[in-house]
Amino acid sequence: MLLSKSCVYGVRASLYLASKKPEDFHSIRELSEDLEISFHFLTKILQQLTAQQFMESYKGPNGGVKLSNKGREATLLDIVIAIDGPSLFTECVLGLPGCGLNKPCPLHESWSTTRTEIKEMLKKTTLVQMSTEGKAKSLRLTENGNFLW
Amino acid sequence: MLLSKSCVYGVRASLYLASKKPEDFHSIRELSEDLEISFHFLTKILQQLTAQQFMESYKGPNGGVKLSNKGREATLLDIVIAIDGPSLFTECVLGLPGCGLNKPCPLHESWSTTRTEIKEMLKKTTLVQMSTEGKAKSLRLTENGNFLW
DNA sequence: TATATTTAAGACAAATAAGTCTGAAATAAA
DNA sequence: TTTATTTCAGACTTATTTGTCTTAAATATA
Repeated sequence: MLLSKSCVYGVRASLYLASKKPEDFHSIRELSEDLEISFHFLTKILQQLTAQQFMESYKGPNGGVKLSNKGREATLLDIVIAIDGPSLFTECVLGLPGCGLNKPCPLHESWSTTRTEIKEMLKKTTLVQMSTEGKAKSLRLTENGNFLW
Repeated sequence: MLLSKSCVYGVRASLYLASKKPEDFHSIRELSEDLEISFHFLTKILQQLTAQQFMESYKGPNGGVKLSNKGREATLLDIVIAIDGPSLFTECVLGLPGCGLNKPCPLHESWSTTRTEIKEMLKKTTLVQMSTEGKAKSLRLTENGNFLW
């Protein structure tokens, strides 16, 4: 599995919010229902993104979460690293701690290339750009595909 | 994490055996010590590879495991799929079951391309070719880097 | 002020992955 | 035949990830 479930949920929630008006808070309950993600689990994940200033939250009636400016300019790569950490892009694919240029593992070169491609793919567009495209092409963000941006 | 630990251990053990004479059995104890992998855990993983005919095993004194002909011609991709299954190369990166050409997720296209590259990287060379290169360039196959093919 | 709504924090439980251990079966050699 | 060595099979434990629940804190509104 490339990304953890937490990470995938975080990404989907980020894209969801990116498609909404920047100033509007949306409750996590709304997100969890629209995106078909467990409310409490999603809450924990979004807390991480809030703590890292990708989102802002507001308590109380009509409260919720929204993307911060930082969040709106963030790329998927930023969100992935915020939740799963950078290890996918820094560590040896065979998990060998000392692997590096001076004593590489058999996959070192190939993997360096490939993971750069993964990285480029994830930072090609911002959340907002991606959600705009998602709206325009009515791309899927849920299992059942019913959700409309 | 791209590959599970089981998978990484299986790959490293496969490369180890690929560098040895085709007819010689090597005990799992030897592999586990040279590769610094828990003996019992490695045993379970190699049993999977044996069950899928990538390896042959022999019980008793001087017994052990060796690559089968199928194993010697296998690529890393074969080993990865044998242990982790094909999901990395078949499933939506956002884990959306219905994701596909008719209703793709926002990452569908990019991910299709990228995972093809991962796949190509893993099937570029056979285990034996890779181990030959490993010997020639004295590449790393262990944490401490002490192991000599 | 009292109540309802929302996120924050953290304990708890379930599921999965990773790792350990024991005994059985096969085999070679004394 | 007995013993030592090895893989095989599967139970078991531990660690990590995933998911659930409860209570507290903040806030709007009646």
